[in-house]
Amino acid sequence: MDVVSPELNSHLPDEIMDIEAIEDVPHSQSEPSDDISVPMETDTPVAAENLSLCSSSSTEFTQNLTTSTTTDSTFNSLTGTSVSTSGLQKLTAPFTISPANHQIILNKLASSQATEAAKSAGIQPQVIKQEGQKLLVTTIGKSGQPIVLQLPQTASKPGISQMPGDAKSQTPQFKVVTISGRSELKPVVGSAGNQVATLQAQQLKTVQISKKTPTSSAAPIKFIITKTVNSKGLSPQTSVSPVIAGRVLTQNSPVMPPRTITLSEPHNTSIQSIPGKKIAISPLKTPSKVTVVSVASPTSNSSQKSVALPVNVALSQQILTVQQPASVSPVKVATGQTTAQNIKPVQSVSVGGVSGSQFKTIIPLASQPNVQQIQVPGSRFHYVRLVTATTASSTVQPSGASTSSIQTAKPVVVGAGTVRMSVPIVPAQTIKQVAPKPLTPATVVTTTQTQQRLIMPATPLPQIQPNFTNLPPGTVLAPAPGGGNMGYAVVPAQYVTQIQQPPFVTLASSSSFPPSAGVQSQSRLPLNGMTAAETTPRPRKPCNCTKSQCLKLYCDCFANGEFCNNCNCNNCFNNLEHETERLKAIKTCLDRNPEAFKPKIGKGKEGESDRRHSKGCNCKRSGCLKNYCECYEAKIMCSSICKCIGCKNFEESPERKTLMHLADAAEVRVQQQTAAKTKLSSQISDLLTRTTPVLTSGAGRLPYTFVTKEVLEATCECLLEQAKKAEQTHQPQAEAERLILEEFGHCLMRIISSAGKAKADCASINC
DNA sequence: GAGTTTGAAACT
DNA sequence: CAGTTTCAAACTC
Repeated sequence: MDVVSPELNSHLPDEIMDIEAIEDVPHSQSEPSDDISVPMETDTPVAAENLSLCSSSSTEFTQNLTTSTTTDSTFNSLTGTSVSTSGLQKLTAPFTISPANHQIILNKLASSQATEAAKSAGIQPQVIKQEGQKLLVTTIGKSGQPIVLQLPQTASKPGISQMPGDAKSQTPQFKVVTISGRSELKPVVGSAGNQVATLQAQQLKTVQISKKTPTSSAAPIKFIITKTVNSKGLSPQTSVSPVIAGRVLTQNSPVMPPRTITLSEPHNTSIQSIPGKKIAISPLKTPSKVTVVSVASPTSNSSQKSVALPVNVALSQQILTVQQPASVSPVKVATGQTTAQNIKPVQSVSVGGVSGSQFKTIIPLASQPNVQQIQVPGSRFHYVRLVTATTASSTVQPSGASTSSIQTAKPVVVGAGTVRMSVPIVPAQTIKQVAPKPLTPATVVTTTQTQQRLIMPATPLPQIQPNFTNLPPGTVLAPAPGGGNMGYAVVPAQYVTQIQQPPFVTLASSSSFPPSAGVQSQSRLPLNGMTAAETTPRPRKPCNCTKSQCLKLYCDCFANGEFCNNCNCNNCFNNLEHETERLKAIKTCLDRNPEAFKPKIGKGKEGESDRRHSKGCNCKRSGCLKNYCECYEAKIMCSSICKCIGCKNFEESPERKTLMHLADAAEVRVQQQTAAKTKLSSQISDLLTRTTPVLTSGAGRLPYTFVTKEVLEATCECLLEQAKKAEQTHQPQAEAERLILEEFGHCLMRIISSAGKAKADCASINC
């Protein structure tokens, strides 16, 4: 999935440039296996991966980010400036790219978080100059919504190392960062003139992050790309895939306050390459960062080439953070639309979809720090959370430019505060699409916090395809075009709502749901290899934990990366109110077992198509034919890795077959009963409808008391009379039956008529 | 619904 | 790594 906050889009600098060394990231290591530990919100050293934002399917969705040439000398980094998303938003912001984290940081004021980070990482930050270069970031999701950061097309880029062969072309140069492995993306090129052009594959360049000068950015907004998803076999050094759908941000207003976008290399020395489907994202430490996390595209051995971009997956990092001063936010986004005018601070969110503009949503910022949880179906941590942060205020930097920008026809103030997006990472599983449930009408999200935090499911996003289009105004969750995955998950603010597993996305306003009572729904992560039917979302049972505080794997909710909701647990800490403890617990679990949050049921060995338990069971008494057994529970048979005793859960097991037959029979019986009930009910309803149309349409039903004993007797006499008559006339049996039935029909009609008449009379009398 | 059984998770 | 304890779900009555 592509997670880009609307604000982020708007703020994207035109010039993101020379991101040197992205390819070069020394740390990155590709993992052979598909399944690798999935970093969650923790700082698991997932580290370096290729950062490919591209999601699988081709997307036509593009946002233009046209960069103006504005550069901030103060920042050694590339300077990006005004950025408009889909032409709706304008943003001017200098950006810097720091190699430290492979992060793109839009930073207005501040300097140096990225820089410092880079320093801390032992890397000397380097300012990237980007003129004439463009950064193309492809996004997650099947459809893959690439984000293109367009640099000024000016050819010369001092101080930038270019790939061989890059320099020659005058065509715009693009730096592509791909998070996912799909290659189906369509190249899109944003031209400086706000025009979107198709990006030719040849034009794509590998994104490099220069390690030169640290970029000090005053801008509070940082756009950090920390996660990468590698498709299987994707090596960091792989080049950009030729075809990439791009999202181009066009720069509209030169007046916009400067923002800094920094791509920094991961601080972590130990970097692991994440095989495609998996993205590790760690929680943000600093509020003022925006992290873009893409969900790994489904499996892919895809030929798509992506630039290897090591990503810092520090535990404390937050995935997506857009920080802006609430009240004084210097950065304002002007949308192309003219309808709206002064608006209280809002967040605009563009949903990646067909066209960014169409889905763009402006979200009023609310002031309350309420948080609600969103849980996305199909993902381990399927929650999108927006949490208000407190630190953003310090970064406020008044700028005249921003003020002017407000004057724009449809100014959109990017969130007052920081938006953090945390994406727990789980290995992408088999792709199952879950139809999202439309948001409840009551869901309203408004926030005005200085800082917002968004936690997005990072994992099998491809599996998730919530219907975000139904989101209420102010909420943006855009599925990628082409049936893609969630394109964006930008939710205003303080709300964290969990999307119910069955494709439901619920966003509740803070007013409706007090923070303490955040609405949470639970979903279950589809098992690997399971068919769509098997993975059909089903509501998970509420837990009953009493001693674990729901912060241990004993708790199914916690183990599934979900918040407890409507559970029966006591002293539950598995909620936003205890975020710190929860994160700590997650870290602890991961420390103990890096794969603790991975699905236990995955593919078997190479070549094996059957699912199997990753660790195998250890059953001793159940014969692996009860739900105590995790294999049996998952409806899979035990495998060679199981250490069970007296296992009867194997293919040829008679007990198992018997059990299966019994289960099947029971299921069939239930289905039949259900069907019978349904049919009967339908028939009764239909009968009543047809036979008593007048009565039912009126104030009441036909008084069945009319079918009295006398009436029945009279009817029977009539029928007998018909029978006698037929007999006397020597009618054939068939004819006799016909006459009898005909008479029965007449009787019924008379009864009904009489009843209706009586009812009408009664009604008239009562009146 | 209470009590028992079970096996994973956690702990030593 | 093995043994033990803890825990919550599954199961039985």
